[in-house]
Amino acid sequence: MNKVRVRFAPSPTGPLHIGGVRTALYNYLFAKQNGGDFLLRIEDTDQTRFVPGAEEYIIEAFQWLGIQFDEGVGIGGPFGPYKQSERKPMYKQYADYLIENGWAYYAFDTPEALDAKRKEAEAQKKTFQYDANTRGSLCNSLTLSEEEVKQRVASGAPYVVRFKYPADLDITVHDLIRGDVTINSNLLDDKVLFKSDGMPTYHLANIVDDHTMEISHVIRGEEWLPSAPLHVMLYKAFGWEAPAFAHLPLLLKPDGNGKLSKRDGDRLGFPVFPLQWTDPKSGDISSGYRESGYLPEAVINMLALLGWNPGTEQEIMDLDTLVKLFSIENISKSGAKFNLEKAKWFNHQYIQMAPMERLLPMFEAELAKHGVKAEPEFLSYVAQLMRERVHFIPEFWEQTSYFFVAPTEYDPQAVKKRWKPGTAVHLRKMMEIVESVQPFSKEQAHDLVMEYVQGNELNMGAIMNSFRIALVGAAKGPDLFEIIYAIGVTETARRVERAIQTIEP
RNA sequence: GCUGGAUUCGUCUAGUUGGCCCAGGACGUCAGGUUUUCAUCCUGAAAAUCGGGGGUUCGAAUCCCCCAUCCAGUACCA
Repeated sequence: MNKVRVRFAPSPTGPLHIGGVRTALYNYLFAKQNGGDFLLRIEDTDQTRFVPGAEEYIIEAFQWLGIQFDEGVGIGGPFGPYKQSERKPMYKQYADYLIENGWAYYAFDTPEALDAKRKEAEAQKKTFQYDANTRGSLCNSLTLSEEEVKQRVASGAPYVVRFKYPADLDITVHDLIRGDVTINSNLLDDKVLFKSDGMPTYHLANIVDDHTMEISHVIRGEEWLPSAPLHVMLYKAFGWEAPAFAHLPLLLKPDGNGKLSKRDGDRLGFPVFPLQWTDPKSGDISSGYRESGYLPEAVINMLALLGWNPGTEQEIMDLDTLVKLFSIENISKSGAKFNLEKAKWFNHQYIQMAPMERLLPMFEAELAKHGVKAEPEFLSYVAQLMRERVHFIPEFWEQTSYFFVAPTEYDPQAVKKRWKPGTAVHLRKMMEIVESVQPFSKEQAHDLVMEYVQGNELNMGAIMNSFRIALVGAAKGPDLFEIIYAIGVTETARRVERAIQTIEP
């Protein structure tokens, strides 16, 4: 059996969509599981759609995700170049080969002429197709004399090369996920393989590259299934052995129907792209998983399970585990809707599992965004205490700001509910007790304060929450004495006074 | 329209040789518990007549047929 070689082949037309990331992930898992190679090829045959920065974005995204390519753009390798625009000179000979062997023909019809045909057909509620039925009445090397064709080509007249399907042929694509898919060639149209600008289309370039790069398995999105018959015919025409195909189900939008799109993310509050992306033309910013505070492992785990499962009830799997457990047979056939809540859960899981030394720099960066610089030891203490509450990295600030900055506002709801008349008196007393514990001890302070609360028959919930409101600004947070210990008794006293002055002057 | 693909709890899914499935797990939801509060955490519950209708069979989510719905493709885009 040939070596497993798979590829991820995006076009640099914008940021990498999360569905594309999943496709790449499945390719990667399959390659690694089989000791094969995983390559990155950039399919930039459409120069009009090229977006600057997109290629760099793709490479950076996979770096962040920890998915490594063995060969390809940005890495190199024995089958380069890996960018189709740089392979341009080699495609024409393949188109010529097809023409010489009767598998393709020159077509001179102008885009306008074809457009008119389509409109005409549409008016009759039909679809115009360039196929065995119509190619005999159009302007191409099948209808023009050999002399005329030669002349046109020699004179530099624009032309495209179209594939010539044999008539009435049942073409079967064997798909690893869906089984055999068969379609009759009469229903297919003569796809353009080579464009008038001298570039191949996806179909030609893809087949030529997959073959010359010795790709063994083509794992790609379901949107390619309809053109798979063309691809198998192309392999046949060239006399090449076709790779195995697997067409992945699509990623759907969380509400309603249809493919997940860029707009859905912004609308529903979750990223559709791995990294934040600024559109070079409009300046529009699309959020990214990285910037939204997702851990790459969580994104990978979540994505892996969107359309695949290990066949067991295991859900938390790192990349290495996924490599071991992945199997194409367990990929589902229908599209999967993205689920934000589950994504959140995954991220929470991974934040709890991550080693502290990974989390710390991220937490530190969050603080920096708010102009706070903490001592490493203090940060570490707070992180240890608070990390179980964090679902996304930016939440770290929301959950812990009061460890670093005294509250300036007090949640009115909490105050209304907990702060009773006379609270100030008791808080000052309790503060005295806390200050009397020298040196400070969480346990001792706790016991003495409790003694006071019980001795005076105070409402525990009310008084302790008032204390909390003074320190935190709201009715939330970890154990009160942990907070006192962290911010210090002096700061605690200052906050208590300030709260009293503000709430009960 | 045409062609292809898909169809199990709200969501992701298990179920692949028909019986152990009056359908299992996870997320979410709800109810309890833990906690001075919030979050976490723990326990439990509700939640799919397996898209619909016909068959085949002692027995079907699993096999056959028809229908419906959704998605994709239908470019000199990938």
